[in-house]
Amino acid sequence: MRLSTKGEYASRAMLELSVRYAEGALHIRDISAAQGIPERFLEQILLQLKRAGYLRSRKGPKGGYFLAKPPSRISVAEVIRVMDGPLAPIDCVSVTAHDPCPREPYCGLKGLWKEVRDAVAEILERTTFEDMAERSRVAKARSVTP
Amino acid sequence: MRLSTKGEYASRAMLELSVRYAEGALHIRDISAAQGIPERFLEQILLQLKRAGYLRSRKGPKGGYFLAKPPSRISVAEVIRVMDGPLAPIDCVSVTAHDPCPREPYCGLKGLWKEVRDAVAEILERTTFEDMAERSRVAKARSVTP
DNA sequence: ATATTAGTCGACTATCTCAATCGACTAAGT
DNA sequence: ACTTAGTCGATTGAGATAGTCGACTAATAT
Ligand code: FES
Ligand code: FES
Repeated sequence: MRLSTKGEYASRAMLELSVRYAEGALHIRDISAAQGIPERFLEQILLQLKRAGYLRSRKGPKGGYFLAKPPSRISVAEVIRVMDGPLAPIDCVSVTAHDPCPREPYCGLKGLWKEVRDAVAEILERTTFEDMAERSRVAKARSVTP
Repeated sequence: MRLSTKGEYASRAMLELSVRYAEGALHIRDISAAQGIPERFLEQILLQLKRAGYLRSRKGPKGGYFLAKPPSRISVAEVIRVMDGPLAPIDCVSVTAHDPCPREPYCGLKGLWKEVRDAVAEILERTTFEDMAERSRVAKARSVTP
């Protein structure tokens, strides 16, 4: 039930872009430095998020990446689905990539996997990057004035 | 957020052993056939579950595997932890294998991962193999008399 | 006793996924 | 034109996954 490094990096990058949404475009290098993500790896993550429609970019000097829509309209679930695929623990209970298993009629476990999927999806779908950015600002403020 | 095949097979095998708990020891071959799991692969899964204390076995004719304790006292969470490790999406929020990440103080995401971990753990910890066996019996009965 | 049955153990392998790296290219500013 | 910075495809190394295999050991039935 583990989140991939890619999924984690993508979330962190999106968070950085959300916290500094007002600044406009950020370079890969800045995001990489701020979040401690290998630059060359981050490059391909951002590209993937761009292709999926969550980011836009500008080339050349003063270029960089920025969110395609406000942080309040992007859920963490969407980003994780782009990087790691379906949230479901197994495919027979996936909403986005449903694929029935052979012995479904007798299977006592399906309901359980569905509960897990629904619980995870509910949390990640209701949480937007605006929420995360806000929590991040609060955490930072608290760490500055203890 | 995917469950490994090993985790899935282990759950299915434990379910089979729970549904037929009264029958005493079951051969690897029977469990394998009933649940459609490669025999030689199942062998090593059952051994792992035995080493972890959830199964016991008897050799020779009339031998086989059986639960070390009643199905009501084994949660799905325990079995998955044996096969796949911690339930947490990332280590900094794992209870069983906690490992702090470097930038914890500023991290806005930690709380979210913790919510996910807690939700998953709550479901899998409260669900026992007795519950699963019961659901399985109900499902079977329903499929016989529609 | 001994043949048969069935779990035990360690090692082995093929395939895949993950996490990353690289080089060459293209577009945007100055 | 020159520099900066994103784009794209390919490749790689390590490690995990999903299995297989052969030889061994213990229990039972005859
Ligand atoms: S796990 Fe898919 S139906 Fe049982
Ligand atoms: S993910 Fe561990 S502290 Fe942010």
